[in-house]
Amino acid sequence: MNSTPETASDLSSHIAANIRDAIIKGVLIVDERLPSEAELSAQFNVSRATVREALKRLAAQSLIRTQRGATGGAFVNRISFEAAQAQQITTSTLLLSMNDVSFETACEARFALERACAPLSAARRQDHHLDAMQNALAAQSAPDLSDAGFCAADVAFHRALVDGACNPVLSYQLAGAVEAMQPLMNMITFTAWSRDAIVARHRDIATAIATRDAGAAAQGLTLLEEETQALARTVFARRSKQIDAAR
Amino acid sequence: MNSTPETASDLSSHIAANIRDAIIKGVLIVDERLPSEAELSAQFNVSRATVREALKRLAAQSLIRTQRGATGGAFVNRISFEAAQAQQITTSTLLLSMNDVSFETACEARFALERACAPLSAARRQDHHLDAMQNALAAQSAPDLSDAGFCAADVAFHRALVDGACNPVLSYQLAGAVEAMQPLMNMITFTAWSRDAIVARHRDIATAIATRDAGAAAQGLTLLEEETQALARTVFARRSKQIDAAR
DNA sequence: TGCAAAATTAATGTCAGACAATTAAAGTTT
DNA sequence: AAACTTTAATTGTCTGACATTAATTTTGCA
Repeated sequence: MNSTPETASDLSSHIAANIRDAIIKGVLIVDERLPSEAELSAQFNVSRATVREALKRLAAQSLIRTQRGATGGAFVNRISFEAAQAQQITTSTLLLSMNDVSFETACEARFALERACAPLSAARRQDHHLDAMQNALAAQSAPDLSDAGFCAADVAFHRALVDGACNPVLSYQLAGAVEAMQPLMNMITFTAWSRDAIVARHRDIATAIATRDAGAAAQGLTLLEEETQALARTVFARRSKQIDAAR
Repeated sequence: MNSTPETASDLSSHIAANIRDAIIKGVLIVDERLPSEAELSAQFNVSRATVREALKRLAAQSLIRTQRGATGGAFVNRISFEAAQAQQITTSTLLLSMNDVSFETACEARFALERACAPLSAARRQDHHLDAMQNALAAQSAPDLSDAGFCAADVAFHRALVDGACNPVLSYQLAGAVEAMQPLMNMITFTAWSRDAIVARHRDIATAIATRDAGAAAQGLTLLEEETQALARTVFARRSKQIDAAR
């Protein structure tokens, strides 16, 4: 029910939690203006500085926006899919990088979720989704592309696949899973051979989506997952062997 | 690459973005202590109040934690799955409630994602996952349960199903999708008949997971989705008819 | 009268300095 | 050696001031 435990004893987090709950419960509705900082400090019986710290906390979560000037103030923000996605990506990325989640686990999650999108994407994809996939494929096939560039194009391909489902909630949820993998993928050095293999799988998947063949798309993703996992295993094994040799 | 556009012209968001990027890029590592507020205010050439607002922004995203006292300060926080989940749930919930996402769209996304977990859950679920599902089932079968209670038990059931996949990344990603549906589900009044139907589907799914039958679990979820969607349609249709009649 | 410029006003943004509260570490006493 | 006291560093909070912004009102002039 309550958003964050927020057992902290400082006043500003307490006030932030208070206002946040009001927004979540619908007591404060979208675009409604909050009382001014001076009024809030009177209401909560704290200084304006403390109120401001609370408001900044809420602003950091995109729950409110502030406007200066005579008719300004803090307003309840309508969270956009875009803003929510950006936040989700940041959080997911840090979550993976800070908690030494294994490549295997993250990869499994990502492909499981993508397979969930495949049938919907095959059914509903528009031409521009196909175009985006083809563009990503073309980018990945460029001969002198850096590993980071290859991964970026990979993300673009998979996001197009997900967006093809034409379900904004799905796109939002998947954004974190797909984007957060990028730093992990960047740890891999892609040989020309492995790039070709990945691009070939991508081509199969793109064709399956284009021909609205849900089964083939799902199968293509499964194969791609297996190859990616195998590739990661060999890369990491080789690397740890080098470390062993060095000591 | 950059977490949030953060085009805002105020100093505190600028400073927050600066530190945030340092954390994301790994310049500041987990548990590292940031300079004190006084030092930061000197570095950025702003007042301590402004630095504090920036730090509160970061704290709101669980990027840092603060400690008082002699050896205190602000420390880079290791984001826990728990904290990340809580944030994701808040964001997802608000996103759905503020952007009048249709029940159909949200429901579709949720079940698509859950079906992605089903095979893994069937393969890996432990006994305690089965127990949790059975407990949720028992709760849902209680005769004098409120609609809200029914929905809460529903969430518990589905989270147990997801957790059965034994993939923390998957659990984290799904938490938002499952929990954020609850307010939408709460808009539905469940008749005794519809409750029975849902519980029956749940029972099938639980059995499928218990017997490690991935196909049956996925099919059970598909049936449950269809019934849930049909139920929502009738409820909303009846409600709008009442509104028509009232005017 | 009509309109542009100026003043007013209400709000957030920033600053400076002070004090309170907390906590670890150093010092002191028994 | 152990218990207590002091000290120092740091965050938390308060106060009051001024800067900046932007809508509104007033004023002045054509």
